[in-house]
Amino acid sequence: MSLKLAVLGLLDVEPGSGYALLQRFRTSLGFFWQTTHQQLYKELHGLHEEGLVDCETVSQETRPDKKVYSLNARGAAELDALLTKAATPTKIRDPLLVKIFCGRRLGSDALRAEVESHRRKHEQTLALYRMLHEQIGKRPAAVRQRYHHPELTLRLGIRFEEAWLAWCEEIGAEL
Amino acid sequence: MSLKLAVLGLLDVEPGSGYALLQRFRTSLGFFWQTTHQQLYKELHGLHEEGLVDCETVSQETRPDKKVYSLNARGAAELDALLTKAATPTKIRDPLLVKIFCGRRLGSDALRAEVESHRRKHEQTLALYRMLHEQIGKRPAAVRQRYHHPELTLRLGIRFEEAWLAWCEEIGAEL
DNA sequence: TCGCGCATGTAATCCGTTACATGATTCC
DNA sequence: GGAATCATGTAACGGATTACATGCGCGA
Repeated sequence: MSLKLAVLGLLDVEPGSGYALLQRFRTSLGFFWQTTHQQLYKELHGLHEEGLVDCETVSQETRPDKKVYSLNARGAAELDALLTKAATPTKIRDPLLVKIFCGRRLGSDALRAEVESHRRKHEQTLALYRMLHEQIGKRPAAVRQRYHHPELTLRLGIRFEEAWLAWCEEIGAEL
Repeated sequence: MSLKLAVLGLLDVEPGSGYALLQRFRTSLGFFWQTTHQQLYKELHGLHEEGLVDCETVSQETRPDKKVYSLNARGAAELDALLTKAATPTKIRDPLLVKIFCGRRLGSDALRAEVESHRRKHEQTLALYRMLHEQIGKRPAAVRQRYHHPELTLRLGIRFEEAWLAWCEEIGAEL
């Protein structure tokens, strides 16, 4: 259900083609949710069939035709309905935890190496998030206002990556 | 793939029926991964068909018959193979983030209420994890040694819940 | 000429969730 | 009498992943 919400939410901000939506997704919601172009296109077909979005085919000269989707009144109502339904917290669901949990059989060296590799990835992600966060901070207040909600999610992302990093360092030293 | 790893890992520690495995799962790996009895039973059937686990039907007098599964040599080899393959980090994937991201339409009051409700749940989860962690700390060193890997995962759980809590408090105050 | 970006899709498979189903025993 | 525990499953559906597929234009 969250992908549906995500797509409606993106269209609420601005109409766009599947391709364009995917670009926006990757650099925003995509940090915390994931999808592929296949799934996105399917979702858009579904939303169109349900009558929640309008679709207009736009011919382009030097580029392939594109289908520009936009939120209509029914879609906006559906978005509001989805936003009203309470979300339940989910589990971490990171395969690394399952591995470590079952890691008795694996030697300390192998575990340490894997933890170190994760540490590096989380370090990179943290750097990226911090950079994005700084960039938002530099914008004029009016623009910042528009990015307020995304910025809130980014802050959780930062806290999580910090938690990952600290944990990787702690247990890497211990293994 | 992680459920397969989880089941093999649980059987590596001790054989058991699907029902027994589910109990153990719920109070250990289940904090970070989730499953249902349906999925577990299906996985066990699959593993048995693949020849990775042995299965013995045990009749009981006052209880229904049960099937006790145990890891065999091929299963142990498969477990080692899975443990060797690198795990890639995953996204947070919590629906609350998608909601907040798209939350412009929802009023501050509704958002604040939802964040507060999540805060309470994470508070409870944190309390539970801390209690479990303390209990492990009280055990004699020999026992603690056996729970070392699970304990490492629990520590990440604690850090995550702390991050959630701090974030909920921060943005709750701001909304 | 090779690869990248634009733009869209089908198909197969797997994983996860929800609903439905049974039936004995034990405890309140 | 009713609920919880033990113990196992089938079926339907939906969401996610992976592979396969097409075709033009542009820059190195």
